[in-house]
Amino acid sequence: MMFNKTIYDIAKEAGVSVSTVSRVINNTAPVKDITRNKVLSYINKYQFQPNALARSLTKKETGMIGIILPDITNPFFPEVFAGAEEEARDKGFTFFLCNTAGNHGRESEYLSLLRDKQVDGIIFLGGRINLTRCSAELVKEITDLNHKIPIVLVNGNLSNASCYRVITDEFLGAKLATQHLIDLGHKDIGFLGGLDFMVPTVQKVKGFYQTMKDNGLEIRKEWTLHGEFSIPDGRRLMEQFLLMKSKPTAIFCVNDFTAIGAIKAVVEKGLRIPEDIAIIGFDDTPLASAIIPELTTVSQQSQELGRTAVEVLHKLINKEKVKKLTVIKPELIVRQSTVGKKV
Amino acid sequence: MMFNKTIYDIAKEAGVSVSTVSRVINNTAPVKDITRNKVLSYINKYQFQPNALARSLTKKETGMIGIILPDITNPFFPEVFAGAEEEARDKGFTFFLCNTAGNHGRESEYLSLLRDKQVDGIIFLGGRINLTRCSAELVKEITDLNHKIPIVLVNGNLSNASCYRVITDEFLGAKLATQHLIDLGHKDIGFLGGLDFMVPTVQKVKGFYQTMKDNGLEIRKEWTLHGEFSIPDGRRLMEQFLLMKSKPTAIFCVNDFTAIGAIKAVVEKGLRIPEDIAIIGFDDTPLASAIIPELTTVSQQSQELGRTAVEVLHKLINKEKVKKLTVIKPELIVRQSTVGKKV
DNA sequence: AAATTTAATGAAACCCATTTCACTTCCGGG
DNA sequence: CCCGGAAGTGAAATGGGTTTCATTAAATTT
Repeated sequence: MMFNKTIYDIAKEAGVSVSTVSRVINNTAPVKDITRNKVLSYINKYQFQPNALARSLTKKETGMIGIILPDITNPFFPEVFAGAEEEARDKGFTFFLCNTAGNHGRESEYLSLLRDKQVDGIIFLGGRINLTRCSAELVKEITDLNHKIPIVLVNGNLSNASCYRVITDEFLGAKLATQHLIDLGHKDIGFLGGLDFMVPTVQKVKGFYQTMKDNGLEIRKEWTLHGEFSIPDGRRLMEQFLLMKSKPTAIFCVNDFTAIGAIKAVVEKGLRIPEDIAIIGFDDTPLASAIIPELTTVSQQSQELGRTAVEVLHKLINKEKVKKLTVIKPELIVRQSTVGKKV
Repeated sequence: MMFNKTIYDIAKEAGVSVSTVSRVINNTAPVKDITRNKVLSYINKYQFQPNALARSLTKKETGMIGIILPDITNPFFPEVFAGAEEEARDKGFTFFLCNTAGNHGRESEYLSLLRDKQVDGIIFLGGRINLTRCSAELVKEITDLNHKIPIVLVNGNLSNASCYRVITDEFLGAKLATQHLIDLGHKDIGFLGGLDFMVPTVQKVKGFYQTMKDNGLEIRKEWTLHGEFSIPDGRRLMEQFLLMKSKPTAIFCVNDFTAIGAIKAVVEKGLRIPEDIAIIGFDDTPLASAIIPELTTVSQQSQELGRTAVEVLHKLINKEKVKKLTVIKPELIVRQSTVGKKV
């Protein structure tokens, strides 16, 4: 089998210097047409591709960016990734996908690995950066690394790390969701799911309470039930709601997963959605439109989030000026689980 | 800010040669304890990490593997990826994720890119390798590349490319699904979805027909409706079934997406699942257990598929002997959409 | 005690590109 | 016809490691 040729081989065969070959490839200086064609013919003959490692080594840029996320099997993240990739492709970047599978320790491992691989930048989603009180260690780790590599935090807290961030306005999203329920006539609204030490939960609860207050409605703390962000926990918590003597007529779920769990609990109990209980989710994952009834939810604009993160990162890499904080506006997606008919 | 140190800096500060530092880092030759400690202390002091590009350049291995897949937002693929990553982590590999977003042209682009980046191996899923008649071009492209880089095809056809392959036995899966329906007493079974020029479709139809025949049941070709692999197409095709004067009592759907679309159509029509119509899917994506009724389906063992692909690739990279073809056994997952109660 | 190994280390080559610097030609302007 | 600048090219340095080869010091063998 023919082995990989190097630029030296091409140069020798074409009877020119390596610099000339390099110039032909990168169009970095004028080369006589005759020379260029001769070189090109050998490049084509051998299907020569310059070794990206060697190039990166000298150019000090790799065209690789790392993306760290907590769970690729949670459909929210592939959406973000898809958006990010769409944007990155045009700009000539490739992604290392680092899935921590919920394991916080791996965040540090991957951070270190990415540094080692000399990525041009890092996009960091979820995980520890979502804790309301993130460890000083992590802040230090990220800050230190950020002195060497541009980092963009997506939907992360960690404001004290003074990283660049792209976030969806979950507070606003929660307001949209709550107001929607209120506009439909609901006065007794519960909040379901989400760990209370995670920023996404806290922000939503805040927006929820705020909107209730703004509408002069009573906030009943016993109607805020926390838990994991999973389907089983959504179901479990909904069952708790259903056991209450006095129960809400609408439930605002921290995400689509819990909302689906909640729907299951309601349906099993033989109650109707939304007639007996209205349910609203958050994220607008593909699941939301797959379930029956289709789920009213708040779109985080996940693809947009990914695209924007890459945009910001790209500017950072080019040392252009960017805002420290970019906020994406969420959007209410009304479906059957609150209004009962297809919209 | 402190700039990235090189192995030369460490050597100079520690008063030894670069070779010695390299030996300390890689444990590739004995080094006196005193020397080692001195070197290590400087490595720690500066948090020195050797530049992976430089290392890869000489060692001719990068620890990177590329994975090309057609649609990361289709929940099947993240599952495969998660399995692959789990296995790859231990072995010290990192992934380039190349999402072609259904765009066949990008497959070639990414193939070329990955070669350029000097990945140690490539895992290729879906897309053009799933066409019943894949272009001679692609075969040539893959074959050529495969002479330089190990490639593993997952669930791909392309047997004529003489690549190493890992596949789920979709034929067997289809038999399991069909037999399940037959065992439940169904005699009138339809097949829904999937493009008829894609291998996953063809294999399933084959298994379906075979099982019907083996059970002495009639195969009615007009009950095999083809289309995309999407939710909307599932719904559309199911609506067609529902309009027939004589219609099946059970539907075998090409994948979970179409099954969900089918369920929607059935529910909208006011029919019950599985009492009026039983539905079975394929893939066992997370969607399957999210939907109501929960979907009976055939698990492709997606995580296992990913893990195995990496295993095979790893052996290829190490030039160990591997079977050309590894077959993963699918598994029937019985849920509510065929038997009507939680299992 | 002499002859061999083995341990421990450094110098230099190598991996494969890019880029600076220097040099030769060729061109148009004065 | 001479001069300055652009075109066109090559030699060599550079990037940051690994590895071979050579050398010396220490440990074994005989």
